[in-house]
Amino acid sequence: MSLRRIYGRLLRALGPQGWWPARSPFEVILGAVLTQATRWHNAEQALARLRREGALRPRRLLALPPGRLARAVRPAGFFRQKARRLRAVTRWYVARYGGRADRMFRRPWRLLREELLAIPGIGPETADTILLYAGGAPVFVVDAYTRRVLRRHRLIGPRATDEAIQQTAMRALGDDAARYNECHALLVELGKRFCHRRDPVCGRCPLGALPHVI
DNA sequence: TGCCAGGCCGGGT
DNA sequence: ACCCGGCATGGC
Repeated sequence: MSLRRIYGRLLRALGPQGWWPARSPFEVILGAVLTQATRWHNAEQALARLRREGALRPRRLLALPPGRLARAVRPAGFFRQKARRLRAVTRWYVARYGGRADRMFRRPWRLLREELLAIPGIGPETADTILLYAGGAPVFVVDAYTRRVLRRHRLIGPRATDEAIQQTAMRALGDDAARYNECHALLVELGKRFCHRRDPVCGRCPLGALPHVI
């Protein structure tokens, strides 16, 4: 089954996800860091505490004393690292683009990707998430769920690199940011609900319960 | 009760 | 070019 077909089935089975769950581009940036290797539920708690600190705006976040920022993001786990990472990406956002998404996304996304990857704590997935979900850039996001689902359905080989997976997905889906957005969101939703790490078979999976390699 | 979650980094082969 | 341990909380 092609990714295009998987996408169609998921859309029908799960409905449009309407991602990213955030009120502003800056919130997407914060959420992308906070959810690194962490359940969204935990990241959300951290975001709620940042909101109470008034730190959902770039300059307000930078004005927060480091210890206080770390305490606020504690529910997201890895909180000392994540506090530093949030500070780093926010410093960049303010210094380079005045903390404004409209200025940031006036630049070509390939350039932005390089800039993001140069920030400590921002790797490929976090960068691509920001580009796609904060700026609507046509980049497909590869994450743990994407790898697992595509691998279990044999759309990629066991040794495929994330770059290769990304190319494969983008070729299969065409140059369409809205579709990358929905497709990735659907894969995550599918993964969360039906396709966990140690499941030998996808039970009740909308794509069909097929035996797969773990 | 362990096990795991929408990664990234630094140090080791 | 990989592989690994560290980072940490909260839910099932």
